[in-house]
Amino acid sequence: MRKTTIHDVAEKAGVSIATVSKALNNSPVVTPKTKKRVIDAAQSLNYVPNRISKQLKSGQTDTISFYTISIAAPYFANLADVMAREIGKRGYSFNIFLFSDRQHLINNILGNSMDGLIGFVDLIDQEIIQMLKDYRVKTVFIDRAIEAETIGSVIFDSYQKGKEMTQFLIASGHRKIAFVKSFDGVYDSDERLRGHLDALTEAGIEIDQSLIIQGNFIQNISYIETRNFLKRKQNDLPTAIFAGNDLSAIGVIQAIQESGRSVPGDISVVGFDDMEHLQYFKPGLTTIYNPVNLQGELVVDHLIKLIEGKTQGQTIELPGKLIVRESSRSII
Amino acid sequence: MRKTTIHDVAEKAGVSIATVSKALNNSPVVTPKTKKRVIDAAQSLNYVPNRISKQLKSGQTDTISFYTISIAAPYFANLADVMAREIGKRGYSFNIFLFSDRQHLINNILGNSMDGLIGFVDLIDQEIIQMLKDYRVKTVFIDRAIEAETIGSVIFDSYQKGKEMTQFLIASGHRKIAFVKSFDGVYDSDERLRGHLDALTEAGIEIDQSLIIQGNFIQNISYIETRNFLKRKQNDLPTAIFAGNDLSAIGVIQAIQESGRSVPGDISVVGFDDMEHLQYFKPGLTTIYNPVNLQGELVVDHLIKLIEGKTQGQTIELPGKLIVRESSRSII
DNA sequence: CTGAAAGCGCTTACAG
DNA sequence: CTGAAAGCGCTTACAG
Repeated sequence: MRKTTIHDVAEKAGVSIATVSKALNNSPVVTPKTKKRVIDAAQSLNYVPNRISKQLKSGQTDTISFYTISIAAPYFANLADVMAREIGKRGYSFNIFLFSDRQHLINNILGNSMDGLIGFVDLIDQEIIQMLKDYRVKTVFIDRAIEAETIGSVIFDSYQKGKEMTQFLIASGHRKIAFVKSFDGVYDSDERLRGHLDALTEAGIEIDQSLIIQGNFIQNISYIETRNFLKRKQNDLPTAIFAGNDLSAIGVIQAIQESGRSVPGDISVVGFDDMEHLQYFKPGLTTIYNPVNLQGELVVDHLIKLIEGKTQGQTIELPGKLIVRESSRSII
Repeated sequence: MRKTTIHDVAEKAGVSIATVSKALNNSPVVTPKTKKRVIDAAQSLNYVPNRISKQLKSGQTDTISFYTISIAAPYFANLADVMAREIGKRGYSFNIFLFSDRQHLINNILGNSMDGLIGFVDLIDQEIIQMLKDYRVKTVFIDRAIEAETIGSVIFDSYQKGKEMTQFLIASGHRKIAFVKSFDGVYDSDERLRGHLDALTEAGIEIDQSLIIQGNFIQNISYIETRNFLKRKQNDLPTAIFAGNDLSAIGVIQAIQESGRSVPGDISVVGFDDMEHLQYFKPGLTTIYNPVNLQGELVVDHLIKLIEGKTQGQTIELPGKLIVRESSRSII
C-alpha cells in the first residue's frame, strides 16, 4: 500500500495542497468549513505528513541524539530511559549512537542528523567541540561543564561529593582508606579521587599511593583487583574502602567477603551513585545519591530550550546526598 | 557558520551539482580527474551530504526504531546496547521510542520515520500489525513469533526452557515448587509458567494455584510478594521457587534470607535470563541463559536483510542453556 | 480565503 | 563524460 501524501488529501478534499498544509497546521486564515473538509479527508485517508519533507523545509529534524560509550551499564540505561521518555513527551525523536570512530560523529553533526546533542566531554575532542560551536549545534554535556552560547551542561559535582564522603569516613574514625578508581582521565573518577585526596590532606592524613586500586568502575575488574589488593596488603589492611562507583563497591564487597572478612566488621565499604537496582543488595551500600531522573529531565529540558532559542547555554549543578547504610561503620 | 551544501562544493570544484553528486557517490561515469577535484573540494569545505535531502529522494531513512516499554531494566538495556552497536556498524541510525499512546506509534509508522521497526507483539494491537503488513514496514518482533513477507521474529522459546527448568528441579527431588510470574498476558511469563505447569503435570505432580506468586518480574514487587507468601505458607513451604526472571529471583532470595531461612538450605531458588551484572551475586543463581548478545545481532541482521529486500520474514529461535549454580540444590 | 510557484538539498533519467 | 531539469513531499511568501 502506498502511503497517503498531501496530494491525495488535496484531491479528496477538492482543494490545493497549499490549503491542505495550512488547514492541517492550524493556520488561522483557512475557513472553518474548508478546514473541516481537509481534516475529514486526511482522517479518512489515514494521512500522516511525511516527516522527512517537513524536515527538509524547516531545516529541523526534531531529533535529539545521545552520544555515549554504552547504554548497558545501569547508570546509562537509567539515564537513557528517562531522557527517552522526556524527549518523546516533548515531541522529539530520540536517537542513540554509540562511540566508535571520529568521522562517524562528524558525519552526524555536519549531516544534519539532529537538532541537539547530549554527550560526554570525555568522548569528544577539542576540534569537534569547536565544530559544535561554529555550526551552533545545540549541545548539553553531562559529565563536565562547558558553557557557550549554544552549549550547556548538567553535571554532578563529583569533586565536592567525593570530598564529603571521605570526610564522613574520617569522622567515623577511619584514617587508612583505600580508593577504587577508574582509568585516569575518566572525569568522574578523577574528580572523586581528587575530592578524596583533598579531604585526607585537610585532615592531616598522609597520602599513600598503594591504597589506590584501579577497578575501572567495573564490578568484575574491581573484584579481581581488590582480591589482589587484599593479598598484597594482608598485614596492613585499610579500615575502609571508598569505591568510586556502586558497581565497583559490589566487586569490592564480594572480594572482601570471599577472603573470609566481613563488611563492615573488618572493612567498611562505601560507593557512589546509589543505583536503584541495588536496593536490596546486602549489606546495604553507604553511597552518594546521584539523582539520575532529575538529571535526565534537566538535560532534556535545557537542550530543548536551547533548540528553541529560549535560552543560552548554562551550567546546571545537580544536588547529591550522602546516604548511610550498613556497609560502613564507625570505628571510634 | 552555514553548513556546506552540494552547491558550495560544485562552485569550488568548478562543476555542476550533478557531477558532484556522482563523484561523491562513486558513479563510474565520472573521470578520475573530475572525481579527484570534487573530492578535494568536498574535503576542504568539510562537506557532509545533508541526510534529510538524501532521505527525501530515496524514500529511505536509514533509521531503525526500537519500540519498547523501557530501556532501564537490565535485559532491555543490554539488548538495546547490542542493537545500537550493530545498527551503527551497519550504517543505520538507531531510534528509541518508548511506549506511550497508540497514535504516537501510528505517526511513526505512517510518517516515514523509519525503515525498520523492532518491537514487541505485546505492545502492538492487531490493527497496527495489519498496518505494518499493508504498508510493508519491515519489522522484527522479539517476544513472540509473527511471520509475514515483511515481518520476522527472533525469539526465545520460553515455554520449552521453562519446562526444562522445572524438570531439572523435579529431577533434584523437588515436588512442591512455587512459581513467580509477571502479569497475565506478558508473553514470556505466560510461556514460562505454562512450561512449568506442563512439566509438573507430566511428572504426575498436582497443580497447586496457591504456589503461584505474582511478582511482576520486578525485584521490589517479588520481594514484597514473597515476604507475604512466606508468612502465609509458613507451615507448608515449598522446597523450591522458580522465579520467572532473574530480577524476581533476587527479590525472592532477599525475602527468604530476611525471614531467617537459607538459600538453598531451606529453599532452592532458580531464575531465568542469566543477567550479566548478577555475575557476583551470592548465592550464584541457577538460571537459564538467554543469549541477549546473539539476539541483538540476529535481530538487526534479519531486519536489515528485510529492509534491503534480501529475505522474507522468518522466525528465528534462540538457543537457551540451563546453568546450575549455588542457589539450588538436590534434596534427594 | 485560496492556490500557483518557488524552494529546502539532494539524485537520476535524459540530452548533449 | 557532464549538466540542465525534474522531482522527492512538504511549507510559505506572494498574487489574486
